[in-house]
Amino acid sequence: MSQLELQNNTSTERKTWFADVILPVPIPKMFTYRVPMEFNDIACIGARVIVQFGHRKILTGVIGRLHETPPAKYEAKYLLELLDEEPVIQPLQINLLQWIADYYMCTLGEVLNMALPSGLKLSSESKVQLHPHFDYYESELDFNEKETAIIEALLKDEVLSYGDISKLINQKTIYSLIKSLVYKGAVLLFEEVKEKYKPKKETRIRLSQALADDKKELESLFESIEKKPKQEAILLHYLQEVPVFNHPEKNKEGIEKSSFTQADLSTSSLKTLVKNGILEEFQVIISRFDSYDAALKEVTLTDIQQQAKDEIMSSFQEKDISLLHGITGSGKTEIYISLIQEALQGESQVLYLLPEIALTTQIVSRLRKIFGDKMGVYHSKFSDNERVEVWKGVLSGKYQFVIGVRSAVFLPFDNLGLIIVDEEHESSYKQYDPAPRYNARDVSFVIAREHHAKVLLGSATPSIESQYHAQNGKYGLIQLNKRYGSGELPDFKVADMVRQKNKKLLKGEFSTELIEAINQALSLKEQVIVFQNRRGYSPYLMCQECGWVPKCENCAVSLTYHQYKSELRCHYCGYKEQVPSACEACGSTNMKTIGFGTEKLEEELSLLFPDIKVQRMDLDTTRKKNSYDTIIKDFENGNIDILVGTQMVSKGLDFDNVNLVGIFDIDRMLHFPDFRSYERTFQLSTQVSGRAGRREKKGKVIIQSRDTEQPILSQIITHNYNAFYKNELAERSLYGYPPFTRLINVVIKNKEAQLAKTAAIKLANLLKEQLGAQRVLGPEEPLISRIRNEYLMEVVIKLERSKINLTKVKNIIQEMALEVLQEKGLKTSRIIFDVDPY
DNA sequence: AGCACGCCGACT
DNA sequence: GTCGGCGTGCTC
Repeated sequence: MSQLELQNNTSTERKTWFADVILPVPIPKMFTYRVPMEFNDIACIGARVIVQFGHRKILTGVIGRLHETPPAKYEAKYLLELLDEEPVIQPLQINLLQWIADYYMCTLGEVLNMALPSGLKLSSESKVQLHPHFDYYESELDFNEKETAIIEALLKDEVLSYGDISKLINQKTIYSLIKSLVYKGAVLLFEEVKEKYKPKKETRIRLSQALADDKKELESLFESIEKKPKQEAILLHYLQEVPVFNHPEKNKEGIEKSSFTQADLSTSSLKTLVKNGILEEFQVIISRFDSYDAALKEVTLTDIQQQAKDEIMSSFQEKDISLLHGITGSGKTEIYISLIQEALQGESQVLYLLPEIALTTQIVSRLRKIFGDKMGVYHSKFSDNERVEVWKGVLSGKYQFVIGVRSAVFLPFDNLGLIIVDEEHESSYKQYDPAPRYNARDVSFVIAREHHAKVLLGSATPSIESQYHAQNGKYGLIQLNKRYGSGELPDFKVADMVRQKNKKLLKGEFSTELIEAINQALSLKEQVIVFQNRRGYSPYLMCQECGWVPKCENCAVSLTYHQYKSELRCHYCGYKEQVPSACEACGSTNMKTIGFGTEKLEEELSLLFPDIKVQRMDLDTTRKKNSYDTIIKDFENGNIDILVGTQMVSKGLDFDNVNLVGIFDIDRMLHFPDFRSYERTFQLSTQVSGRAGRREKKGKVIIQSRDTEQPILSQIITHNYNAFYKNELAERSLYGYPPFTRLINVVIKNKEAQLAKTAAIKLANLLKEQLGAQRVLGPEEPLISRIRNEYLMEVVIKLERSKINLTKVKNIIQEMALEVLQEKGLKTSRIIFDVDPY
């Protein structure tokens, strides 16, 4: 190095950088670390780092801010490691994460935790190993029994985790024990940090390049190898796949190693050829996803669709959000496709959100044909590694277009032009547990604002709030009232269950109307869908003698009876137990199942129609990765005659041979104690009804109800969204519910019922003082007052939409919660916020 | 959220 | 004594 350079390097004033790091901990702030000199030039916002946090924890975080201000009150630790030279999350996204944390009243760490696919997070675990300079057999130190046990285990296994040791000596707290071993110089503590994401690799084989480049060499090789037929066969197989003689440049890529075994060629001869340097083995990183042709086809829109599209485009001229209200089967998807193509041609990215149950193979493969490899799919049934690949594909620009579920809003886009939120009204866009309790639909508005992108909401049954905003001109509104092709609305019939019961016409819980309709459909070789939004066999078991009902031991709910596994299960905490043979209260064996779940319907239908195939589709039958597709395929192929299911059967599926849909128990949905129960019933009923009669034939829907006169039934039957909307809006206005107010649910949890109650009362009083009593409801015991052995109390905050400084109000609420938690004895409570609950 | 530390009761 | 339970405070 020359004198000058040396001087430059030493005399240049190097700045000391500090990184504010977002860590996946529920503490509402970033943590400041010092950037080591060697990372000064490469540390960037959005890169992952490894840091020491607390005494014995190592965490991965993301740099949220870089600055030069040393913290005043403490000495910042150094970053241990910089994992990325390029951001894994876009700097723009840091703002989004912060917005979500603020709006949904949780911590940045919780948001980050949700946003990053777990494959990009690193796990770390404290491990113990023997000190390299320690020799147990030579040591003169005294070790007690437990210490000896640990040392001997380490001599055998070399590395043990805390959990291993705890199990080994059967003791929960082992820290002091380890500390003494460290002090004695017997063991070392270290942190093992594992990168979870592993690229998928493929082993390939090629000819050594020297041979490929030299025809003569290659020819003489063949001559020399003639006596070894197995090796010769391998070489011939290779030359068959790769024409090295004429195209030596093609040798570089080689062929898959597995192709040799598939062709039944000898593995050991292959090994020999590699060993002798004739062939070479090498590895390449490959995608976990199959590759597809990007056969960008033009979709042809009908005049009506084209008109709707034009309306959307012109509405986007003025408004950032538009609502496409198009009835089921009106061909919204084609409009989406056309809009997506246009956005992609304009070089901007597109995000297409669908609720979990609507993101089916049907829709994905349809879009795949059009968008090919440009399209990424982000789904919860994907593995961690696959999700990381989609994430990286968005970063690298490979995926310009992503179709995904709720969590896809966190993907690292940097240039979105369009976000489509299909089935906008779906409650599954709202995450309920754990934090962040965000609504992907509403988050997409914020993303769009940052990217100057447009949002298109789509629904056949828009949520009351979206329709309201559209009617008020806050969003654009585009109506699509015609069914695609010649499809017509189905015929509806309401079966009067009370009358039927009195006349003893019911078969089980099936009305004659439904039974007859099923019979008729079956005789025409048509398929049937029966909808019941309750999984399991029956919601509970009851002793016929004394009325005893088996309850969950951790939650205040009755246990659902699941017949096929013969167990009672809690749908809240997952607790399971064997079905009791006798009543635990009175000893009677006369236990009866009460109520109907999909499982019981499946059984009853099988009994009523013994010769036909009944299949159930719910959470329990679709847990495995492909089971959902299998059921759908079976149904499409006609191997299933009656499909019984929960709301899973209501979405995104087109079956040509279904003309009858039965809604088994609409009252249960309607009387759910929640201000959205009518809305949800209208939406679900309309959606399932849409499964009936898609082509030439007029479909038929039979709704079983005990109250045939309720007005909502006629709104469903006549498809009268506007009547329903007007009615519902009036109710919401009267009782002060959204869209006229914003709600924040505050849940107070404590292992002790009394403490939960005290804390809740205290908090409610403070809030009433601060916000005005009329804005605070409760505290009340929620419907389910105990979950996982924690007692719950609920306070609801209602805020009118105008003249309220939301940020300020939320700050006050946080402060009051903190105040309650500072009180002696109440510290054990946990306070959870659910903003805009669904 | 973890995790350590300190204080207290229970048990070999 | 020591173990484990619980309450409390802290994490750059």
